[in-house]
Amino acid sequence: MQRTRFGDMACSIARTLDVIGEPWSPLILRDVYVGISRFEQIQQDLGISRKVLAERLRWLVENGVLERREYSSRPPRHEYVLTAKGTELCDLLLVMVRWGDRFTAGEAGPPVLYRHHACGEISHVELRCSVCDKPMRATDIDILPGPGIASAGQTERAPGD
Amino acid sequence: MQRTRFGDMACSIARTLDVIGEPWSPLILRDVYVGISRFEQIQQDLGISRKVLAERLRWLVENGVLERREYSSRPPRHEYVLTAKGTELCDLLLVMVRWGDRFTAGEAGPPVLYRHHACGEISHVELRCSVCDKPMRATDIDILPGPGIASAGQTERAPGD
DNA sequence: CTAGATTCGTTCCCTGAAGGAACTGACCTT
DNA sequence: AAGGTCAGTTCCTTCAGGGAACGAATCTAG
Repeated sequence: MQRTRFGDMACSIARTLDVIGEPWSPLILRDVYVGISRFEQIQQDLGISRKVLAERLRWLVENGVLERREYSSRPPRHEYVLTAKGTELCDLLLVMVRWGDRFTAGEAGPPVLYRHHACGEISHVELRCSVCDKPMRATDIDILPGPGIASAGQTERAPGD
Repeated sequence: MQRTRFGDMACSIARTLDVIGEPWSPLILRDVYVGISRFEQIQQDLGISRKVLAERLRWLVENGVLERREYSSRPPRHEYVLTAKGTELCDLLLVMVRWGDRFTAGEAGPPVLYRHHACGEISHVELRCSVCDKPMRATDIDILPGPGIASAGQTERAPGD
């Protein structure tokens, strides 16, 4: 975790980073998303320190991204599953994949392909405007102050959610 | 920078994180995107350590996300501007904003609003399939192995790009 | 011409986060 | 009872981040 807290800034980027901006967190999210959901599995898949993995999982559960679920009580066994909030966060992973595929994959090509259920084709994500459905990229928008502009430090984080 | 290098993993998420996954990097990108482009300006806007800011800027330039441009030579003054690669990376910021607005903004509402040039409306980004234009979320896809699946450690990073 | 002011960093020290390995504890299998 | 599996916790060392001071190059005021 970085020393400077991002969660109190009046910026949705900073507040998102506060939740999944720490090293390893997005990769943990990816693992849970693709079905690697148990502590031991994640640790081996990523090669992450067990200490850091335990910290990250606890933080993601506290922030409502993951849920710690007991799938066996007699030998007490747990798995981590995505909440609705966490599933929405996976959108971010898809956009990371797209950028990484384009600019870091090299000649070998993308390591993973995505087939869209609706059309059955191998494809990738594009950003569209929620109002007019046309492409909406960073260069296509004006930035205006919003209602929460002055609320730095006022948004409470409920540890249970 | 995290100690474990992500750049050599056969995963586009990890390789994207290698470029902008370090603490502060996405916020630096945001600042440059909104026009806060000089060292001093960024440092004051974010409250980041000058040492870390210098490291991050150097890394982003090495990786072709930013360009260090001299805008005055007599007093030697520099600014950082987005490359095409860096501009595409800003897509990621828009998706972060969307998630942060929905799940961390609270009652105060989003701190910033986005007006789409094409339609003139306040809106936000949605993820669509590049083939069929229908919504494409994390739950709408199957994951298949791609050509670069076995290329861990083989992708060269050219420091000049 | 010396004294600030501005911009863009670099150097220093201190704290704290990450890596890695060993350890714990609950339960199951043989 | 001996060993295996799972899910962490504890400990130590190293390295990255925070913060402040310093440096260099150039303009501006007096």
